[in-house]
Amino acid sequence: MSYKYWNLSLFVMEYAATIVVGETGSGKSTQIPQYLKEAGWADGGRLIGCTQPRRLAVQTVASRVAEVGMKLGEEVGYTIQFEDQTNPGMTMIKFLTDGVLIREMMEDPLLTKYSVIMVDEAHERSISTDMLLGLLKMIQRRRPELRLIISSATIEARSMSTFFNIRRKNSLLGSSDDLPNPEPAILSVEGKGYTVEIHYVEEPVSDYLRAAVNTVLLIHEKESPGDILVFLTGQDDIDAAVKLLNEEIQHLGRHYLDLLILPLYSGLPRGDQDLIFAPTSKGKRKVVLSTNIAETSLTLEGVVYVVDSGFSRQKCYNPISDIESLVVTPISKASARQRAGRAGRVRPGKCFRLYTEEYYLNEMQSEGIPEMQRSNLVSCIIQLKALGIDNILGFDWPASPSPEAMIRALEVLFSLGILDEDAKLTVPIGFQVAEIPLDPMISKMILSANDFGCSDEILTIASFLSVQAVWVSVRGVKKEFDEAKLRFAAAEGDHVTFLNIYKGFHQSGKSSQWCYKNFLNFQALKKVVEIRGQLLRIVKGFGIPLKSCDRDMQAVRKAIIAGSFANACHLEEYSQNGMYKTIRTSQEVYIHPSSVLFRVNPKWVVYQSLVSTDKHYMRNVIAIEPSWLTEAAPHFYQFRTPNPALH
DNA sequence: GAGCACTGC
Repeated sequence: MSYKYWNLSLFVMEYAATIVVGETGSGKSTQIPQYLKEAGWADGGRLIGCTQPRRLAVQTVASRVAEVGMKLGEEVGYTIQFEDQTNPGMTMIKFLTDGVLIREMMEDPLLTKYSVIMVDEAHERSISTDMLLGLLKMIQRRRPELRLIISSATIEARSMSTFFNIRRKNSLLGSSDDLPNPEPAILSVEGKGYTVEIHYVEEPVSDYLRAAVNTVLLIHEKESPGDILVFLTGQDDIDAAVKLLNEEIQHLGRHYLDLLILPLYSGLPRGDQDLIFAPTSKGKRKVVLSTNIAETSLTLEGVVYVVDSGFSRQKCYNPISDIESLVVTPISKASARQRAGRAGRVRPGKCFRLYTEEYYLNEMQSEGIPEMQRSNLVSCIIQLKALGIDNILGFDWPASPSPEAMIRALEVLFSLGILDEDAKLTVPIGFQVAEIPLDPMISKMILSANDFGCSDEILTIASFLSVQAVWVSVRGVKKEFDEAKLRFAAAEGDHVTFLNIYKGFHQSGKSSQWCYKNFLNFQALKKVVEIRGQLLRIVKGFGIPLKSCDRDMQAVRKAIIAGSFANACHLEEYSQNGMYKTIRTSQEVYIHPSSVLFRVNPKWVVYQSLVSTDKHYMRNVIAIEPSWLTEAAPHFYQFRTPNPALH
């Protein structure tokens, strides 16, 4: 084991919080927990916890630690949703996602089993990481013996340090001799990446797609062997660039046929993603055109050149309209450095930025906006409420969301009957919703299913709503794909269509062949089954029996409305293009082309979520009767300005 | 009329 961290245990002994700054890949996440174990932090049955933002990272880091003499599932273990590889009483080092650790707080609010918790990749500032940081700071006030290690790739560590500085003027903690220093320590560790030479464009480019294609061709012409990774913003960008590149290759001839062009984004079917990880055959050069997925979630070996467009798609939230949208946004310097670092994993590399050095130095933001400040907060707030944190506005957030966003979330939870007038969780609905690991609207739908005698159906629907990419679209067979979809399509809408798919999948004996034939994503359907199992265990715990309504789809739709009544829309009669308006805010919306109700355009619909790009598209849509709205949510619809469309 | 950055419980 490396002694790079020889002084870490001294820091952890002495300071309440230690901030470790070092690039990803410096071995922090594997070495620090082992070092803490040797220093005795797991003695006496205590746990050393280490959180990661992603499931895959939890699994890989845990197995890497297991390689050096500890058994996975015994001394070292991990917990992610659907999988617990720990052994209580035996496990000393536990890796887990930050979301799982927050869930553990519901059972054990002070996380008493842990002596040290390391939060890895804190610079990513995901909602759950930020929530966890706020909660850990709070726990430390009650449990000063708990030690924290915050691991970050950027020097934003300084603001982390301010956040964790818990020195107070009139400390009530008594003598400070046996207590840790409340001011965080900062420790820097060297990354083990190779140097990456940065190149900028001389003049700003007007068309980054064209510029990216030209840069790839130039690299192939002038530079030594090594794969190329290009960062673009989304699937359409990537598909367009693949097409452009292939056209150029045809024109340019022989030498360029050595280029192997591959797209990469999360929606890609499994088999296509595997191609990307296959080693490049001799004499070939791989060119991977990717979304942000290759920035953090996936690591490609063999990349020596990175082409950075300087843009990514980012979530952005408007609390007034309560709409989240995806907007192409300039990336931050931290992101640009992370992208460049992807070129230096196997040997020194080069990064070609499609923006000027002047722009990088003077205009690019140094850090991105934390996700917490770009999101709808309903899930986050219900979890804090369940942990007994009542003063949401006064919570000590690492990055405080706007008061408007917090108030909007409180309003939504109130309208669903999850919070009462004093903004306390209702009994039992509110507490039950908090326990279900889904969007509160979907959780509310599950609980209401009991009233309509259709819990069986609703559990299936809720599970489908939690997986993306139920369908696999294969290029070139659009007709067959559309026909397959029609076989399951239900006149009521997408939710009922999911029931038909689930039934078919079940009858096929959960066959992957059957999925393949029907253009369905086998991995996704397996996940549906898994989620459904977890949900069933939870609702049984509430005393809700599994009950089917057989073919009464009206009951199913009423249960859906009990959660999503706020998403009701009405077709604009005189619109020729399928325009709907939301009842609540008269927002212009359209049925998403992936919906079975696309082009069907029923008069009244309720949608599950909005995908907002250039237009607002409703995803997962169901046809309803307007009278069901007032029935389901009189408080929401009755006292509003009379809407002539309703009568 | 025509589309989905990325995670997670």
